[in-house]
Amino acid sequence: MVRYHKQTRILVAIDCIIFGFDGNELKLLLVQRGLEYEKGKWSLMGGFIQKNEDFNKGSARILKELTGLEGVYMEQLLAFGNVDRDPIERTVSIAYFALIDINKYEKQLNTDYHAEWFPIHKIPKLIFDHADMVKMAKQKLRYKAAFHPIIFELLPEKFTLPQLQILYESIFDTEFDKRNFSRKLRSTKLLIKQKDKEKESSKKGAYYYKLDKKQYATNFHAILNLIPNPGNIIN
Amino acid sequence: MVRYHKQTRILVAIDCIIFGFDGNELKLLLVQRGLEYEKGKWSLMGGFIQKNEDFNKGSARILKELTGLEGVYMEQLLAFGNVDRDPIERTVSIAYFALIDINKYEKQLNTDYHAEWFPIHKIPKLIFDHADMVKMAKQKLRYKAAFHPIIFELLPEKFTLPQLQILYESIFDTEFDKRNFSRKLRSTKLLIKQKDKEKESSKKGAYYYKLDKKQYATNFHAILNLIPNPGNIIN
DNA sequence: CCAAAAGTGTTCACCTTACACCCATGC
DNA sequence: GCATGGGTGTAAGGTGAACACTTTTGG
Repeated sequence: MVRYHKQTRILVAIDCIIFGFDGNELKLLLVQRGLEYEKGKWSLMGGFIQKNEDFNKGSARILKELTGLEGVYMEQLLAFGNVDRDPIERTVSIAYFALIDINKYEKQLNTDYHAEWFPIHKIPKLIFDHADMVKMAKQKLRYKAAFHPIIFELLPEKFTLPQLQILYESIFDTEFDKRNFSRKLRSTKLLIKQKDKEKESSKKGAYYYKLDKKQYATNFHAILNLIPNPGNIIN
Repeated sequence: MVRYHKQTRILVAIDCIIFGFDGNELKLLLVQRGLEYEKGKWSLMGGFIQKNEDFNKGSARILKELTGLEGVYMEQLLAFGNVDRDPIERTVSIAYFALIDINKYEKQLNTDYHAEWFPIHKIPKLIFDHADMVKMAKQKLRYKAAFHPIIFELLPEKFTLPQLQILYESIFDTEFDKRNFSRKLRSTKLLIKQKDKEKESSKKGAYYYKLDKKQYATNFHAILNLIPNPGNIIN
């Protein structure tokens, strides 16, 4: 096979920023680094791209290996290429972000893997440039969530409007008027009201909703307007 | 120096999707590939990342080498990593997109380099996955342009409202009402009306405007609303 | 009966759109 | 004087934000 001569070949890694929601708070999934150097420090889920593996395959493999999760929503964030980002050897990293419903995988994670959920405001010190990655991922999540119904990837099958609002508030670090929020959400036609209520967190109980998956699929790229005054909130 | 063992090292390239505007039409800058295999075919500006070069340095160097351009607005688009995207040897490519004012560099380009501008609707067949890159770049340009004043990067120092409108229409493949368009633009406070007129393209002449650079710098991330019914237009 | 959270409607200001005519000039 | 493109205003409907009270029920 012909090859390009005199060119530098570089390690290519994938790092996954995994956001989760447990009904109360936005969280981030981290692992303790297994490789030498900074071993034991907190890190994003990462791994090297293999010989015959493209990015999608690679990111799915890494997620599976480190967390057991499959079929999760993932999207490429950005490639990070600073020369010294990994002090051991130059490594270019393709950052992916993922959104998952924490409860769905809780047990599996806690028992089989050494991954841990951290509240988004209490992230420990991370290795390399992972803090930059997280920062960018938060920004991108905000941006997308302001215009697209991407957030539903974080929700369990059944959820309440107060939970949904808490999620949005936790992403945008601000508070919304619940009357307007509820009206906006209802007007998207993405939600199907259930007959039963969630009664853990209040005496009156809040109606469960389900996502209308058909509507969601067709409206995934639609531009919604769920956030008041987006210009003030998004960078 | 310690290194990671048993991992695949891969060529990392940068490819630049360069959009330009000449006052009439949105265009794309292409070169004829200089390397063997598909030599002579049309291609984006690309090159391999070098040993001690990060992405920003690399993209700037490649742009400079192939076009002579410097100080151009560039932004990372996405990393492309399909295993067979370069049939010679596996190469991961970090795609960047750039926006430039064609007239500013026209002479330089035509004489010194073998780059050529193609109208966005008349792009020739491109090598590798460059057509995918262009498609994604167009999408991203639309998306950003719908909400942010990024488009001004494509404009000469002095420009007219009709030119600006043509640019937007050429990006969004649609037509806008000039009264509303003009009002929206003026309401952004980004424009400074000049005393002189452009008289090439009409008898009456159209007033020149300049960008208020201070406003532009502070409002670069602001969310504007320049496009009517964005939900119908953007994917 | 009281505390705590859920649920719901209205008004007003502003923004967005649709739409048509006059202006300036070169030929 | 006429053809060509530039420039402007208004009215109507729709959207988005602000705002407060009633309901339910567990204790």
